Amino acid sequence: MKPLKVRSGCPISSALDIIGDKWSLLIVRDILMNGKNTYNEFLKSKEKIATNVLADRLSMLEASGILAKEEHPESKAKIFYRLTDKGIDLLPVLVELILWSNTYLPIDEAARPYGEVLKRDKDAIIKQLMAIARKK
Amino acid sequence: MKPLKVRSGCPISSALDIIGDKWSLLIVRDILMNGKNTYNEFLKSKEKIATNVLADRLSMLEASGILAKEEHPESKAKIFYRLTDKGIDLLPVLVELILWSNTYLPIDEAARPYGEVLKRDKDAIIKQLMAIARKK
DNA sequence: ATAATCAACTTGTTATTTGCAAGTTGATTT
DNA sequence: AAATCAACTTGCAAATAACAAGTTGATTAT
Repeated sequence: MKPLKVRSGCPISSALDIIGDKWSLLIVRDILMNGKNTYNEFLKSKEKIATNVLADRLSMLEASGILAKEEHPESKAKIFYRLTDKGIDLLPVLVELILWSNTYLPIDEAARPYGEVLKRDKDAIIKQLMAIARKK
Repeated sequence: MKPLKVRSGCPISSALDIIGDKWSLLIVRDILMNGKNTYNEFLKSKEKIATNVLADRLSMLEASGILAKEEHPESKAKIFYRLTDKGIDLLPVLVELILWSNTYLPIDEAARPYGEVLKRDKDAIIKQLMAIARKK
């Protein structure tokens, strides 16, 4: 597989080397905030990721320790993708992206109230979502 | 120019449509945290962005209202790239990326202490850096 | 038990984006 | 007036993404 090129020792640059693309954080979002855990569930998301790109991102995220494959509790045909702590700890990044979008972008109106709630209670909600993610 | 494809109304997805690549946030970083403001200064960064990609990202970031071109105070040959409020408000995203990298990635040792300080005093430091950014 | 379907991929092909080298144009310095 | 600088643009090969189709090992339906 590809050897993940590190461009510099800068923490921001190094983070972007791993999750700096249009798809990786959407997979993390789907697991963390949308209760998805399988290949087909990820495929069904509104953004319509291509199958080969999904397969590639899943293996990249696994290789970098953000998620891990497990056997699915309900079927041997399925694979259960679970976030590691490293993956769960990306939640604050997602939250800041949501807050920024809520302020500056023309997002779904239905999504706005959640952003407002987040704005008021950021730390508590992050804590809560992380606790839920770790239990599952 | 290209018409910025919006994949869905999800706030995370919409944010990634704009800044979800390996370079855009590094330009924001350079302005916000490294005191850079010109094309050549961005080119000199450790990550070695290609000239055509830099030109493309600058025009994308300008088109999406994250930065604005101004005349340079010292020379008519230079262009002064300044972050808008929309750009400055990406700082919390950068900060969370730094914190995540500090915990999980093998970054420059010299950068670690700053991450530790950030961890303790996140909100205050963000406020301070934003104030500085707005003054300039 | 056999066929059809499902889940997770892989493969091939085309379109788009990136990386790299070189060239252009309008200041500015020598 | 010539060389240099700053901000780009252009051309081209290489890498990545999008799209369509095919493969393989479960599972479900007949």
